[in-house]
Amino acid sequence: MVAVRVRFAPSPTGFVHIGSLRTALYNFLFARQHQGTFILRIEDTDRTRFVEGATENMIRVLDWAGLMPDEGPQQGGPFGPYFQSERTEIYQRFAQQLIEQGHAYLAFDSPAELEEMRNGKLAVSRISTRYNHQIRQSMRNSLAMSAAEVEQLLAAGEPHVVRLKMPAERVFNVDDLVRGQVNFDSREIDDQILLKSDGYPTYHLANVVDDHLMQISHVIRGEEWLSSVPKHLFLYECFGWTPPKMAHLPLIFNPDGSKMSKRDITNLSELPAGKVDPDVESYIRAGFECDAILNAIALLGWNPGEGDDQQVFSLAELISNYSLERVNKSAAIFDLQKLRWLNKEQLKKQPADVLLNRLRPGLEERGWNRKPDSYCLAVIELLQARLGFLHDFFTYGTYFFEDPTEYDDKALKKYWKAQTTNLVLEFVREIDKLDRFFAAEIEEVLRRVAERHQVGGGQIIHPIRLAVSGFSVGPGLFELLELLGKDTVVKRIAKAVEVIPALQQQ
RNA sequence: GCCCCCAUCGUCUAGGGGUUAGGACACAGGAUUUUCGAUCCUGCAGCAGGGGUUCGAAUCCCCUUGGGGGUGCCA
Repeated sequence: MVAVRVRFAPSPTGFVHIGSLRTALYNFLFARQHQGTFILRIEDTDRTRFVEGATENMIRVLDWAGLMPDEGPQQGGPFGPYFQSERTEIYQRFAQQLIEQGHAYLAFDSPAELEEMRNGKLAVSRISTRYNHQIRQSMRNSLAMSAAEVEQLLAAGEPHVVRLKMPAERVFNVDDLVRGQVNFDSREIDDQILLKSDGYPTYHLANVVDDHLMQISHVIRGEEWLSSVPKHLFLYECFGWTPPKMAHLPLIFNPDGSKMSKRDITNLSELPAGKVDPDVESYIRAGFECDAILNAIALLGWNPGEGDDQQVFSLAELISNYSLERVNKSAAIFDLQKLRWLNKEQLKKQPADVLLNRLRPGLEERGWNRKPDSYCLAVIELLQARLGFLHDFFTYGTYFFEDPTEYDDKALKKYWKAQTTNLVLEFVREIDKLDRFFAAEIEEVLRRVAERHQVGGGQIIHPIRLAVSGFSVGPGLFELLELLGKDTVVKRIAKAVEVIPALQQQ
């Protein structure tokens, strides 16, 4: 059996697209699963689209996601360099070979001439707007011109490209791992440029050459590449190489079915209707858990299968459960709601001490680190199930570290009635006498006071919650009071009793 | 235009000749006489349309429709 070697081959054109990350993930999972090698190759052959720092961006995101390449620009490897821009002589050599074999030719057509051809101004082009077998004889290339003419243009330094001479009557067939048999008629395919006039290769040449040289066993990439498969297949054939297995992944779209575009988005919290941010780093910045993002995109086009309803996966679980055979064919829509839910679920799975360590910088920043770890851990345990994001800790949990400075307006109106002050004061007097300030004892006191006054527990519970936390929602009241401690509770209630009736006058 | 791909609840999907078409998110309702942004329970909601094949089709075939990709000296 052939060793599994897969590559993630992004073009460094700026930000990291959510779809790119999924492609990287699927490649990574496949590699890990087959004890294979995961390779990062930077496809930076378009100098006009070069973006400073884009590669570093890419590497940083992969690193953050835990999708570390086994071979790549950073870690090196036996098949480097892993930047295509550093491999131009290799591509030129193979392009030359193709020319010598008669599978490729030189073309001198200017952009304007190509434009004219596509606009159908040339007689022949009424048949086709492609640069193909029907039209190449009427263009300015080494197939249509005499050797002398070509020599002359070359000597004059005329800019030219190398084109693949696509056969006229052929059917190319691929057995795609996700799509099954797909056929392409070579007549529909143009004479692809392999080498641009600046000497750099196009994707097609570089891709085929590198995949072969780097001994890639499986090409797992987005569906946008499916149409170029016949060109690639023909190249493999010309070189006499065995093509790798191929798998074309379904695309990921906006909720409205449009392409996810960075242009649509300014802010993750104010998304235009039907749009979603394609930039992975926006989600990182918003505080989404790495596991949640990977989990969410893993499920976009893949599922564990019949009889398996698991939704929440760690990266390790993805590795053991994933299979390329279970990747589906239809495009998926990115669902922010599900990401949010997964984020919560992933947060719930984390041990409290792990979260505490992640929270430390924020605790220090706020001076909340005066509290002992045991206290912080207890707060985390109380809050954990309610956190949408880890950073919610600093808003939902403020009152565990600071006295409330304001009280929720709606709760204030809803829960603080005329007789509340008396009930609350009586409750304070009673708990003040407690020697053991634990949830059970506190509850006992509260129930007693409520019974004495013939009111439901809620009549006291809600006002107390409001008084000590300022919020109307939160963890169970008695655990909360226990953790806060008697002194703090008594102090806060005393203050609330002073402040709240006054607030209500307003 | 041409080529290619795709089509099950709003969304992600299971199911691939006989199922009350299953699950998850979201949404709605209920429970928790202690809140909800927690938890549990229930509900809502789907095989794009039309033809075939078959005793029987969501499932196989064809057409239509819809969506998407490609058609670049972009990747």
